[in-house]
Formats: sequence, C-alpha cells, structure tokens
Amino acid sequence: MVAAVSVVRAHQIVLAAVDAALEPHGLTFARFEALALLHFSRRGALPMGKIGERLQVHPTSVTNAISRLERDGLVRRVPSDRDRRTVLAQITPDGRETVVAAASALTAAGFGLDELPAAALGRIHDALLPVRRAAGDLP
Amino acid sequence: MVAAVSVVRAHQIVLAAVDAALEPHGLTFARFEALALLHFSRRGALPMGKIGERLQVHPTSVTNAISRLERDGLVRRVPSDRDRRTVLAQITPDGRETVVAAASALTAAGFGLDELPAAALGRIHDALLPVRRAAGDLP
DNA sequence: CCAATTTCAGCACCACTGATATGG
DNA sequence: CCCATATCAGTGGTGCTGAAATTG
Repeated sequence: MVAAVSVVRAHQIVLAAVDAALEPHGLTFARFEALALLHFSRRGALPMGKIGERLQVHPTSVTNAISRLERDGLVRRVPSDRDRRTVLAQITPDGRETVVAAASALTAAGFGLDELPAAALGRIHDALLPVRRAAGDLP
Repeated sequence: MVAAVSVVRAHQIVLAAVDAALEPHGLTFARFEALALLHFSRRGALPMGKIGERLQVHPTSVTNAISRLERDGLVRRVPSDRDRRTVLAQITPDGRETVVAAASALTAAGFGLDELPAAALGRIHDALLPVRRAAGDLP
C-alpha cells in the first residue's frame, strides 16, 4: 500500500513539472510521447495502430492525440501504400523542431527531479523496473 | 528522463490495477483517498479546505469528489459551528463500511504490485521518498 | 463472411480558471 | 474594505465503450 501510494504521489509531482515544461510548446505529455516516438522512428512515420501499441494507449487515444498534433501542423496523416486501411502519422519539420525544443525544456526543468542526485534517479528507475516488466511495458 | 518516464509508466500500471479493484465499490482512487482520510480522522469529519490541503488537490476537485460521495450516501455535509463559512465532510456508517471493504479489495488485488517481493516494494518507496520530500508532500 | 484498422459519438473522470455568494 | 471558504459554470485533457466505414 505504501509503495502504491508512493508511486501515485510521485507521479502527480513529476507529471505536474513535466506538463508545466511542455505547456509553452503546446504539448501534453501524451502528445510529446507520440511526437518523440515519430521523431526517433526510422522514416519519421508510423501507422496509428503501431503508435498505440508502443505507447500502450487505446486506439482512440492515438486518433485524438494525432488529430491535435495535425491541427498544430506538427504531424501529417498520409495513407500507407501497402495497406489501404492503415494511416501513417508522419512528423513534419515543424514537429521535429518542436519536439527538440520541448525536450530541451524538459531537461532544463529537470523533470521535477532536479533536486536529486544522479544516484537517486538511478535507484528510482531500477526500483520501478520490475513493476513495468510485470505489466509487459518492457521487452 | 529515464527516471521520469519510469515514474509515469509505473503510475499508469498501478493506477489501472487500483481502479479495477475499487470499481466494484463505486469508488475512484481520488474518492477512496478522501474517504480514507475521513475514516482515519479524529472525528470522522474535516473541513473541505483541509481535505484539499492534505490530498494536494484543488478546492473544486474536493467539492466534486465530496458531492459524489454524498450522492452515494458515504459522506454528509455538515456546517461547522466555529466558522459559518466552512463546510465539514463527515463520513457516514455506510462510508466506513465501504472504505473498509474497498481497502480489503485493494490489498487482495495487491495494488498491481502483487508479483513483487516485499524488498522490491521497500526499494520503490525509499527511492521515491526524496521526490515527494522535495515537493513538500511529506512533513 | 470474418477480421483488422481507423474513426466518430458519447460518457465519466480529473484538473484548472473565473465568477459568485457568504462570512470573518 | 479586504480576505477566506466553498460552490458553480465552463474548458481541456484522458480514457473508455460501442458503432461505423473501409479494406484485407
């Protein structure tokens, strides 16, 4: 119980700091994740379904996030040439610019963890590994 | 960055399990927290503002959560006799019954952490302590 | 005919802002 | 007159379900 409350509380703290850092760039954490995923993908484009799979979110959430990113000109929807059912989300030059700037803002803000030494950050990551592994969040 | 993503991901996993355990009792995590806070309070009643302070949530969120708990008969709103501006949320017998049952369901579900040995849970808690301390979440 | 992919409409929840009524 | 307390209305975000269209 104590561990669960810790995780929930820590999340609120970290996410608040993350959102504050992202807000000036017009991004939420979910949308930043999607944009970063595209940025680091091979072709700068992925099928909608693949995005949901990687990010562990519902298909409709992907539709929603990508729609907003598209409205802001950070992503384009392009049809796949292999399967006419699938839609690819492709990051635009504007999108790449934004995601890089947002990432800088995040590191500058320290993710809400800026008071902590690197060793503490490592402990956090290591301690949470088994949780994520048990949930299939990691390979 | 890795630590921050770990916290966010772990939160999603834990909260999903927690919500699933709470759902049969008609509670969300936020409402469970509020109910538990009242249950363990001295008089079984606290001012709305005090609840928001302890739970680190917005005043309007408290109004919302308590309204729903009241609708379900788990809490009553009673005026304070010391300050006619303040409203006390008081847990009802039904509320106490529900919060105890929900807590059992939570421990039975293992908080989404049931695959982990106690040592791992301790490490999670300890690793996240400095985060919460830095944010003033702990005394 | 069935399955996969995406989208849409609709609902519940949470968090916030701004305005308001009441009272200290 | 100013501040505190709580509420309400409205907005944005997220996550789900159920249904639809299109294609494999």
